[in-house]
Parts: sequence; C-alpha cells; structure tokens
Amino acid sequence: MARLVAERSDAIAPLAEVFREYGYEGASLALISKATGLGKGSLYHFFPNGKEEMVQAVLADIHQWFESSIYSPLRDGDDADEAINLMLDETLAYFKSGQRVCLVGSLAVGNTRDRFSKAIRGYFGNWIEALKAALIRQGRDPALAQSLSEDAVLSIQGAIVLSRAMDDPIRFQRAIDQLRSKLAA
Amino acid sequence: MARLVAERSDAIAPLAEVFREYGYEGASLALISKATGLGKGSLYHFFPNGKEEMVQAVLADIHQWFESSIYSPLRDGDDADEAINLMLDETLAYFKSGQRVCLVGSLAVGNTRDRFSKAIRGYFGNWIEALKAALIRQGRDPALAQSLSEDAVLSIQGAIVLSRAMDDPIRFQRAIDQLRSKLAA
DNA sequence: AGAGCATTGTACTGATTGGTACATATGATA
DNA sequence: TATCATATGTACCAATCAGTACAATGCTCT
Repeated sequence: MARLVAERSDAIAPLAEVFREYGYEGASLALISKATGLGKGSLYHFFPNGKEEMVQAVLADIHQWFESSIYSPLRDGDDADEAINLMLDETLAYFKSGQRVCLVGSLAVGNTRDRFSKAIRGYFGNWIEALKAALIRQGRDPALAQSLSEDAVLSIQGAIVLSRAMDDPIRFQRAIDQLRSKLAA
Repeated sequence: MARLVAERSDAIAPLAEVFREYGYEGASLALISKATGLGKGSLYHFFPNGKEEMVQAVLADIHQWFESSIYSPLRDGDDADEAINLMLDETLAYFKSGQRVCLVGSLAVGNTRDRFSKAIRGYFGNWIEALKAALIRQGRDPALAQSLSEDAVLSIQGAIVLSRAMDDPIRFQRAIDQLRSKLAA
C-alpha cells in the first residue's frame, strides 16, 4: 500500500505553510495530511508527539534559515551596511510583501505563546541582537543600536499585520523602504 | 430551569475576551458557554448564526468603543494634541501594556481575514484617518500626516506582537512613549 | 391572574477531532 | 534471496465539535 518512501524533512515546508495559513488550532490532522501528502501513519511515525512536535520542527527549520540567511551575515559579514540591505531584501521576499504571515508572530499572539515561548523569544531576541551587532559595526552608539534594532523588528511585525489587514502589499514594501533609509549608515 | 434572564449585550465583553485568548478556531462553544455563563440555548438564541455572528457582534462593539473613545476626539476634539495624548493613554490601557491582544489584528493574521475583511479594514482605516485628521489640525502637511498616522497604527500592532512575544510590558509602554514624542505638535 | 413572548437547560444529532494499533509494504543490506 | 528496520494505509477509538429541537421556565404587560 505504501507508495513512496518519504523523508521527514520533506514534510517541514508544507507543514509550515499549513500552520501559517490556519494557525495551530485550525490546522487539523486532515489538513496537515492533505498538505504534506502523508497519512496519519507516516505523520505519527515522523512526529510521535503530534502537532506540537510538528510545530517545533517547523520552528527549528525557521531558526536555521534565519540563522544562515539573516542573523549570520548581520553578525559576521564584513560589510554591515550590505548585510542590513540583504536582511531587508530577504525579509521582503520571505514574507511575500506581507501577504505571508509570520508564523512566530502568530504563535506569539495566540494562546500557543506559552507552549512555544522559548522558540518565540529566541526568534525575536536573535533578530534584534544580530541587527544590533551590525548597527554597532556601522559605528553607532550601542544604546541607539539597541533601540533601532528593536524598532525595526517591531515595524516588520506591524507591517505584516497592517498590510494583510488592508490587503495591500505596497504598505509592506513601503515599511521596508523606510527601514532601509533609517538603518543606512 | 432557567435561572436569570440575561441580555445579549452582557455576553459581548466575555465573548471578546474568549476570542482574544483562544482565537476564532480555538474558541469552542464549550469555552464560550463557560466564559459567558450562557448555555447553548441562550447562545444560539442571541446569535442564531453561531460563532461568526458572535465575532461580528464583538467587532461592532469594538468599533463603537473606538469611535467614541478614540476616533471621535481625534477627528473633532478642539485640542488636537490633547486628543492624540488621550489616544495613546487609552491605547495603553486598552491593550493592557501589550499583554492583551488586539482581536482585529489577530483576525487579520489568521485565515479568518476574508470572512471579516470589511470590519478589519474599517478598524485600521478609521484609526489611520482619524489620527491623520488630528495631525493635520496640528498644522502638518497632509502627506506627512498620512504617513505618520499609518506608521503609528503599524507600530502599535508591532508592539503588541513583540511585547507579547518577549512577555515584556515595558516594550509596549516604550513604544507608546516614542509615539508620544513623534506625534507631539 | 393569565396571555404571550423571551430566555434557558437538556438531550440529541452527525461530523470531525487528535491519537493508537497493527498488519502490510518498501528499500537497503547482506 | 532472506532479513530487518523504516514507512505507510486503514480501521478504529473516545472525546469533542457546531448546531438543532423542544419543552419548561422567566418576565412583562394587561
């Protein structure tokens, strides 16, 4: 009856989309099964703890992506200004101009916050720290760098909410543009 | 068997809290029944269309509150600066320093967006328009007033997400303070 | 007091929920 | 080809889901 042998890692991307679109409660196993193409047997084989473990796996994957694509260049890139621009480019693409929800943000807003608090705090904390490092490398005052980077992460989250609410991708792009000039050396 | 005769309006406030805390999908009728103290009989008597109608009623109530407490003073108050400060005070209290989620924002982020799109767009659109009116009354350029008010509403939403994610009410208060100086005449 | 509408609790429905059990099938190794 | 861990589909479970039906009660007005 089994058709093809799948890998656990193949399930992560569709899982992320399902949780983004329907939220933790809204993503039923039926939806998850359809999105991943995996039956319950496979799903519970890969994720014995069910939905919670699936979300944790998705969060770990998200962390890895942000780490290599955004945090690492911000922290260690030789050109701080270039790393910041890269971050904004990647952010624009990643959230599809605000049409794609931030899973971590939506988990933080829901009653799922406590269950995934560690990953949620890590996500935002790492982003702020990494951006702060780049801003300091630009030669900025550490206190200013801190408040600027908090403000940037806050604006990105706000822009996702607002541009989705108004169904207007331009609003997200404008927010990114404003950050570009505000964070330029 | 019926104990006390309730009014539909008494149910709105607890309904709002339940939807805020558990989201649209997560708020089951069992939870709703417990939170409101109303059995299914009463709930479907007051809201024949079920959860959707409950949310619409809550959104209408929210609109009314914002209209009289925030939008109206911003649009028509004699002192624009005072109205803006009042808005920030009320916002701080309403969202309990970011510990209380914005229901409209969370609906906008979830897959419920399309179902309630009209109320969602109205909420943010009205807020931006009203704040813009006050900023223009301060003597500001209309284009600047527009971008400032969009930015303010965006920052409030972002601050809710971030301060909840980090479990840190101070972050929300700081965001409000920054808006206070940015929006001062 | 009595009529009539508003409100309420309970019992019920059929569908769906997350999760388990297990027999079967696959693919690599030997 | 025989072995064996890894996948997989299906049937099943108790619990819960949203929603309906309805008889019994409360309240108001006369």
